[in-house]
Amino acid sequence: MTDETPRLRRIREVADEVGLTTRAIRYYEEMGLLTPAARSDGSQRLYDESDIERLRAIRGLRDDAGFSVADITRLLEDTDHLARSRTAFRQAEGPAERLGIARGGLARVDRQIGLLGGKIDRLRAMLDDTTARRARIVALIDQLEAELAGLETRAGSGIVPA
Amino acid sequence: MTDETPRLRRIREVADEVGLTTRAIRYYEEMGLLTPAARSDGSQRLYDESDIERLRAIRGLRDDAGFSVADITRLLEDTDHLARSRTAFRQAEGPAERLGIARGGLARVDRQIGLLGGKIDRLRAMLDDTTARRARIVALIDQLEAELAGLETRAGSGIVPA
DNA sequence: CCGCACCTTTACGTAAACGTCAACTTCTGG
DNA sequence: CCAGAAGTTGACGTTTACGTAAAGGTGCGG
Repeated sequence: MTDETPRLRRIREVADEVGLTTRAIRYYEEMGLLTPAARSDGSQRLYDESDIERLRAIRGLRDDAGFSVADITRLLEDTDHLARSRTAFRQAEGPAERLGIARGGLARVDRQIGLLGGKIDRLRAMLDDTTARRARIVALIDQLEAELAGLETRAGSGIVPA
Repeated sequence: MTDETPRLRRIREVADEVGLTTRAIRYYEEMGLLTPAARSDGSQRLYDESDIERLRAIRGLRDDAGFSVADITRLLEDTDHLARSRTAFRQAEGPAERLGIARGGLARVDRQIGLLGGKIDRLRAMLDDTTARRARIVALIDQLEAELAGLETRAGSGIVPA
């Protein structure tokens, strides 16, 4: 046997590790974003490693990308569909059927890429603007420093090298 | 005189041009994000070109970057501070004072750059993941197409060139 | 088998970001 | 000068994304 000790964790531990509140995790479950790998005999939620990765992804999409939970739901649905596709894929009868599944997956991934790419492009445009402004300020500072150096040299005024 | 015809617009026109609702614009005003350039004799809001640019920026920060209005407030406060700095700058007595103002501006711009850059980096990481997945799918498709071509050639089966 | 921390569901509370009347006032073309 | 379109200030409604309190079950070291 492959040495499997799945290491299931309860919600609190998961929340601390991922950086979410337990409430948020339950909320995401309510919204259909994930289902814990298992439940204990009582009915406590038990999460495995893939659940944790998924939660990390959710957190990233929320905090970094600023996507709404609705957006995230759609993005993950695509990913999930892809995962299920892989299963269906292995059981598909012939190459023709497999090709169809793969092409569907491609379309979904392309949609994700489009969304992310667009967001990045627009952010980069903003960043470029800001960077240009920065350059102008730096130029200004250089000029002022030169001006000051000139004045001080000529006046021999006291410079305190802080 | 320089031929100034400021061309002030009312809220509806502005909303349509920028892609926001009139309510949203009034809301941003309520939140202190902008003040219309003027008011008519009655008390209708009148916006000039710089207001429109500002609203465009706000929309970009909201839609593209996913920043909250609170975040945007802070970012624009920085920009505003910078603008006021320019005025103060022109009236500053000497180069030393000017240098101080410019350096303050630099710090603020750098903060903005940091925020935007961080967001872009994390988005790019996600995009890279997705792109890698896409590549794997494309490879799979190629393989399947080759497989299918082989089968069809050998069987001489009917291909319908849709 | 007991206490205590942790978990469960249920349900109401809330801040943010607007949407949507309502009751007027203001412009503007004819 | 007057009708209809557009604007103004309230003020309450709505959705999203959780927070928080209530009223119990669960799990485990001692």
